[in-house]
Amino acid sequence: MFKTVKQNKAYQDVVEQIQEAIMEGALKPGSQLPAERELKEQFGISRGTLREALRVLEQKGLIEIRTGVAGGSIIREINSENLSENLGMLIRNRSVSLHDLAEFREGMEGDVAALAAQRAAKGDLAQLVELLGEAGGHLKQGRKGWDAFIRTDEQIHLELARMSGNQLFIAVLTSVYRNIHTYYENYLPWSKELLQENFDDLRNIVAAVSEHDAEAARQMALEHVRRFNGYMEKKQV
Amino acid sequence: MFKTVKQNKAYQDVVEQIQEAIMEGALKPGSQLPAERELKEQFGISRGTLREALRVLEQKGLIEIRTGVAGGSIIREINSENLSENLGMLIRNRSVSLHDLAEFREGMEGDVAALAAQRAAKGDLAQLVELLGEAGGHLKQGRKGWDAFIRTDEQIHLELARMSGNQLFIAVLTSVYRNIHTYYENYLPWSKELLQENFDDLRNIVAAVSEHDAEAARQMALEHVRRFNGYMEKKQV
Amino acid sequence: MFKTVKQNKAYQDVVEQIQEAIMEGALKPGSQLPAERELKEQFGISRGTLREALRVLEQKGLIEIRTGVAGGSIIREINSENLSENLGMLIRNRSVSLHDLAEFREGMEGDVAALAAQRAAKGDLAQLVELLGEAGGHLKQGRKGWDAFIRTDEQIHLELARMSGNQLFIAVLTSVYRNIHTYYENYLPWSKELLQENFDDLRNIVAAVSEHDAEAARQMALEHVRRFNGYMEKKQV
Amino acid sequence: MFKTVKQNKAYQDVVEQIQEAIMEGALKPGSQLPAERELKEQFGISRGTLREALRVLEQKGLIEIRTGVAGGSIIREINSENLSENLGMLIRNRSVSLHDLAEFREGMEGDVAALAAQRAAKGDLAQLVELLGEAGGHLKQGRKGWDAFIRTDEQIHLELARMSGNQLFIAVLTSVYRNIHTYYENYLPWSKELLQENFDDLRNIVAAVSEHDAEAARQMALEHVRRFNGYMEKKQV
DNA sequence: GTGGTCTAGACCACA
DNA sequence: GTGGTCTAGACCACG
Repeated sequence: MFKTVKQNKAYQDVVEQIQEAIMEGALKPGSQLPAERELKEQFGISRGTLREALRVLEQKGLIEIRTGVAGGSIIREINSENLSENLGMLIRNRSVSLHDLAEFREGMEGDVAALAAQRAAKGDLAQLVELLGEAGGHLKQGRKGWDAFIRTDEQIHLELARMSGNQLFIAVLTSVYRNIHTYYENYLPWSKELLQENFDDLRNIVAAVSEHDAEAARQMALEHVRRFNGYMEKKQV
Repeated sequence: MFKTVKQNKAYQDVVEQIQEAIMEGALKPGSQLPAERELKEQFGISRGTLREALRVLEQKGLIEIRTGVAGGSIIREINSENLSENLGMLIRNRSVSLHDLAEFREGMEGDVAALAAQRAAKGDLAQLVELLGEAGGHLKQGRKGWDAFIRTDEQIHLELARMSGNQLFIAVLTSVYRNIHTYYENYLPWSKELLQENFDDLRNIVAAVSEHDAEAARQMALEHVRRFNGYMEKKQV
Repeated sequence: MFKTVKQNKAYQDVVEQIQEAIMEGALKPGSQLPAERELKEQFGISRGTLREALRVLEQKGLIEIRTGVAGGSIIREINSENLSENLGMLIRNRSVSLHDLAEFREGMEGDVAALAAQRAAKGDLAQLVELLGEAGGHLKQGRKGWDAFIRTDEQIHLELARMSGNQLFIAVLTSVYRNIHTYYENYLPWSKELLQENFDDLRNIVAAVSEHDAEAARQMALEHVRRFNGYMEKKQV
Repeated sequence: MFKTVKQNKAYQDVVEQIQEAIMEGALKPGSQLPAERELKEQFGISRGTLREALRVLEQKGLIEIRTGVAGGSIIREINSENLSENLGMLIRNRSVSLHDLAEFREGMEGDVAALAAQRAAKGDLAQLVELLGEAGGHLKQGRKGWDAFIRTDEQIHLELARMSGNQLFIAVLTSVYRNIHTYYENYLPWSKELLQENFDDLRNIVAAVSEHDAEAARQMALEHVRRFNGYMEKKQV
């Protein structure tokens, strides 16, 4: 199945061969690569080199290396985790400021809410309402429920992204949330009023989505994000 | 009650430590990591394990490994290459469809154009106009200028992103363009009329940006993207 | 700049999680851990690894593993048995000589006797007197009562430690006695006079404790121990 | 060398055989046990069972398991680490209170100081004086030197224990110090005056030890410890 | 190339 | 049904 590797950049060659085999569908997700000791024979390389290649593939999210009897290198379903991680690195690197992040989010949230409103299925809506209920419960617990509320808040936003059905929005927003979190926790002066306001916004967005009113949902989401960004920038000064 | 145990592999630990050092700025781009033989001492691991870690970092785009007398592991500027690569894999894998990509672009282009209109400096505008001139030139060359026109078209869009001043938009849009290219080339029934229409759109957008009319720019950009997406989807059927 | 990598073994992680749960009181003594087949699910590990973890916990004295249908891992009361065992290994390993042991005992016995004198309750004193009576009885039986006498002697000392109310003294002295025994049996030239002298010492110590005379008790105990140590060292030469 | 295991508690049997071999000196510290795959043959058990046995021995501090080509199960020098861990558990569990610990220390420190005074060699004294100098230096640095001072303080006490030449005192005191630390750091209201007082005490003790005045050293140490215990108990209320 | 780590699934003995 | 034991095979790490 695989060709013997010629010369320089041996591990790169191995990576490319396996990657190509996966991309072309010759290796299906869930199936297994041969054991390391056999692969190294097929490629005509040493085990160390092979392991470097497998590491790179693992890092790319193409394979998962498991130990044990049913272990080995298993082809993974391609997903957007890596995309999120890369975006996260860009954000954390401060080449992306909080302001950039907020500005970016403004545009996205509106689009996502609008798409969610257009495509919401009944099951999705039920899920949204349940999350909203949870959030309300956390809010009533007072200060000790704040953390849980913020987490549920985030879940609602991600659920909206999921409802948009667009993998790209999901991946990018997930990454944005994962990284905006630290800013919120450090910079935002959380207060009961703020959380309540936040909760009201969420309720409005969910209502608009339930009625499949895309433009209303977009507008609600946009205002919601814009108001929060305003709070954060004020605080940061 | 108990958490699932995550098998901490030695090389992973090394990756995280170096990555963290880079992210926190303890290691600046351009600077060099200590030699492998010293690093392995600092981490208390073997050379093989260290090399696996360095490969992963290289794959992540965080370092560049050079051979030779002045060689070693050099810290790289963080860039969006990896983001593009991941996006490319998702697209090739059909996890992200053309429709997803187009939908995503619709939202983003409008935002970017609006921001560019708000923030355009004189130098930026001159650059835009120059690019527009180039595009016009290519268009007049007839069929043999088409390729050059499409490239210039893309450059104009990226210049708008650059003018927005938002690193996140720049990184994400760059990745999107790098990958949407293949679709355009393969699926779109390029014709003289189409290119002319495209050129007119660009001129309108640049005009709106020049007048700092954010909403007009947004609207122009949105329509432009939407129309093209329409052509592509029709063709795809 | 970088830390040495600690290879985190899966079983260690499990040990720490369970130990922490016990220490924090989340798992109360007497309660039961879930069955192995369920625990392995919770931790996401194999049964073999889990069993290694349970063995370590058993060895630490934190759990007791029972077989059978109502069996399983039962949380134990934390006690000082292990402390004694470890101290015992140190002593047996000859890194602690008889002389070291004797010297150590000199300091401790005085302190313990003084504390016992200060804190003796009536019930405690009655117990002491009863033990003293037993010892006297054994002494009268002649040679065949010697062994029993020595055992009762030790019990009196441990009772004094118990009366001090200090768990640390109890644990350490228990361990010392458990391990000094071998020396006494092998090296000391037991004789009727020696036992009688020993008995008189005990009577004096008990008397001082009964009168709550801490300093007298300390002095008596110190002399008692010191004289015996003298005999032993003479013999050893 | 080892016998085949019969039936019941296979792993226990293995533990005992190896432990006995170590205790009797048949296996010297630093030497290596055969590889797992060979040991399992010798004992006639499976690898899993053998590993359970090795885990127990590792937990007991009798062997150290290393990975890699020169790896395997290596016989360890018996030390007091385990003793410290056990003591720590008893303390965290409140089986041994701070008061117990302090009371225990009172008795021991006096004895240790007296023994150190009797046996101090010139090299030992030089070492003591050097540590004292360090402590003085840390003290002059003000608040930022406090931590270093406390650590040096502890080192001086342990040096005294080492000078006593009694392994038992060394082991027990080391364990006590390792665990009393947390109390000092959390409960004691450190202040400049307190540290100065502490430093003066240390100077007096070292002076007495230098003059080989055992009783003075004992008295100084006792007062030193007692005063500190007083502060801590007052604070705790 | 050696040796430790971890896994999955199986059978046995016992309370 | 629960712990006790076994098997075989794969990765992980070292020098």
